[in-house]
Amino acid sequence: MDAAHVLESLRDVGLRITGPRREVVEAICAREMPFSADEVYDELRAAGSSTGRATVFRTLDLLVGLRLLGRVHRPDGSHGYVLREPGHRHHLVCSTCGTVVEFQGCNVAALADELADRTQFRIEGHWLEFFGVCADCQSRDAAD
Amino acid sequence: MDAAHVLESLRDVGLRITGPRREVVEAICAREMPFSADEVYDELRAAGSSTGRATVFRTLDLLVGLRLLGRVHRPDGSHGYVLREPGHRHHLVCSTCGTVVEFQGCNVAALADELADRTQFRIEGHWLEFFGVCADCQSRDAAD
DNA sequence: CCGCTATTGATACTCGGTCTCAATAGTACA
DNA sequence: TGTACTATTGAGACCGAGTATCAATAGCGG
Ligand SMILES: [Mn+2]
Ligand SMILES: [Mn+2]
Ligand SMILES: [Zn+2]
Ligand SMILES: [Zn+2]
Repeated sequence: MDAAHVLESLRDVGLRITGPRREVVEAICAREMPFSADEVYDELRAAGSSTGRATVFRTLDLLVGLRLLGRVHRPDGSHGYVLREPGHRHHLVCSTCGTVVEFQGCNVAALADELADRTQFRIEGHWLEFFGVCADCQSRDAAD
Repeated sequence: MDAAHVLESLRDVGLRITGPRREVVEAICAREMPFSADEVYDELRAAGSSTGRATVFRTLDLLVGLRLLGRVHRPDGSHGYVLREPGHRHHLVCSTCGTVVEFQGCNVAALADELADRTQFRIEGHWLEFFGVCADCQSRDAAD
């Protein structure tokens, strides 16, 4: 994804575009795999930046709030951040290597309606994630 | 749920039925809401037990492995444990009070097939969770 | 260019969970 | 009813992820 576009979205909401935010956004836009806040922090520090750890967490939080960033839940209970395309999307995650594929078109609306009816909950959202083994990891496994 | 039945499941898999495990199982079977490991630990210690914190975590892990316990992912990123009925089930969670309703009958198989086809992943499972506001919390909100 | 205030980095802290290791206690078996 | 074998235990140090505080700084509107 495009770092400039992400920064624009920050400005649109009235947030300031600062050096540290720019660095964080550029670092995460270069990533393909789910990442942790500390991975981003360590990468920046290794490159000589003086951006603080708290700022990395704060910036990631902002992007999650703006729906530009999402979280994947790993089977072991840990979380990773992933860039998101706009719109309502979900993720398919490789449990072996962590590769993420985004997809659209979950068909759970009917299920949500039925549940709301039955339980009297006001349903405000859902979380859907598939996990499995990607093609690469399948052939790698077969090779052993 | 019945503590004795849960302990039986442990024995069935060849695990020993020990005092600490019995205490943990009894504590969680008495709960209605999602709970954390430390809540269970604190409750046991307050009641005079000498069960260790690591043992609480270890026992919960076993039960998750046996599918007797599940995890709910809260929007803020934290997790809670919940008792599960047997079979393939999901959760609807109240974001206000934490109440959990279990349900069956998610209809995502077709979606999974289509995804597997398109991405060449071997899909091994999915995670589906709804969140919203339960009836009680809705009326409580309306009262303000 | 100035001033206001959002944002910052350092630091200390919490929370959930893991690892190690010597001591203990279930259980199978005689 | 022992006894021996080994799974399990509690303590305590440790880790990763995230938050709270606060004085210093740097965007940005004017
Ligand atoms: Mn989660
Ligand atoms: Mn399902
Ligand atoms: Zn993979
Ligand atoms: Zn509620």
